[in-house]
Amino acid sequence: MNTFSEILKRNSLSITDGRIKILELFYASDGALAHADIEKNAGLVLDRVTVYRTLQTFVEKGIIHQVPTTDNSVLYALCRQNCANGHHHDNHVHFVCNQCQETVCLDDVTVPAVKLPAGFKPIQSAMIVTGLCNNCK
Amino acid sequence: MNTFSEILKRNSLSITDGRIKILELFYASDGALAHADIEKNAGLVLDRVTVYRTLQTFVEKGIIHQVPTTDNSVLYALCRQNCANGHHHDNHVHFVCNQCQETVCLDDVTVPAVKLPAGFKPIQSAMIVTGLCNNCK
DNA sequence: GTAACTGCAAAATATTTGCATCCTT
DNA sequence: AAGGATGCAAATATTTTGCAGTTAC
Repeated sequence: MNTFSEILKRNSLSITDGRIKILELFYASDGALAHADIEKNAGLVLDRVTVYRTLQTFVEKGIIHQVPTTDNSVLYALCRQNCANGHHHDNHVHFVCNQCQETVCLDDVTVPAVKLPAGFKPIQSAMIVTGLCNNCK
Repeated sequence: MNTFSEILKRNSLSITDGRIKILELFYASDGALAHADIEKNAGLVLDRVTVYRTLQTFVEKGIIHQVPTTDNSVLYALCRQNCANGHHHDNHVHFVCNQCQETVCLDDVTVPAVKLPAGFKPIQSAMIVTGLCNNCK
């Protein structure tokens, strides 16, 4: 019983080759992945529709989260913190490199609080920083 | 010569009914608009394709900017600051209301700086706060 | 054995492109 | 008049849904 199986088991999901494969991809990447990335790398094993459904399931279970983006792309990344059943404590900064286009989760950098105008009640914050990453600099 | 015409003229764009209409919609809304919102409100006057092309043109000219979102939707909002030709200084916080789903640009709230890990060079930052807005509270 | 998962087909949506026509300058 | 802007048709891309067959437990 390896780590990936444990993750699935912990979330009451059946252990299947496809899900293991997708988890592998996320753990192999230190950044965020788009649907297309996953399909490209797991496409031999998995149907496109299954990729959609698996990502959705993983988001619901809190295994991955959707990463905010400044363009309109949809990215997913592992929840490293204790996120459970759709309740994400995904309050770290995401960094997008202008050079290599990678999106990295800066798990150790928390989103700072801001003072909002009167009447606005904040519940959650997300932050995206673009620039040059440690590889491209 | 009204304001909208001036905006178009300043950006060397032809003054057309469709563009005026779309500018009107943005100025009438204090929040961000999705392609669907615009099409719904300008659909009698404008073809869907024209809406796509106009939004793209406006982004290139720096009249509007794409608003970052935590889900996968694509939103646009006016650049209130001096953005020119695709170079946006869009450094204010965006607020998304969980209740009414409106996205508001908090022009007066600037995105705070964060300390990044060694090797990361920030160029621009975006921030999205979700919660309850001043109307829904 | 049963419920969960997957693949395939197809529907529904969203976005882009080409081209002929019309409008702004 | 000329170049830009628009509408329409159609191509392409993306995401969702239904259902039947398969697999995990």
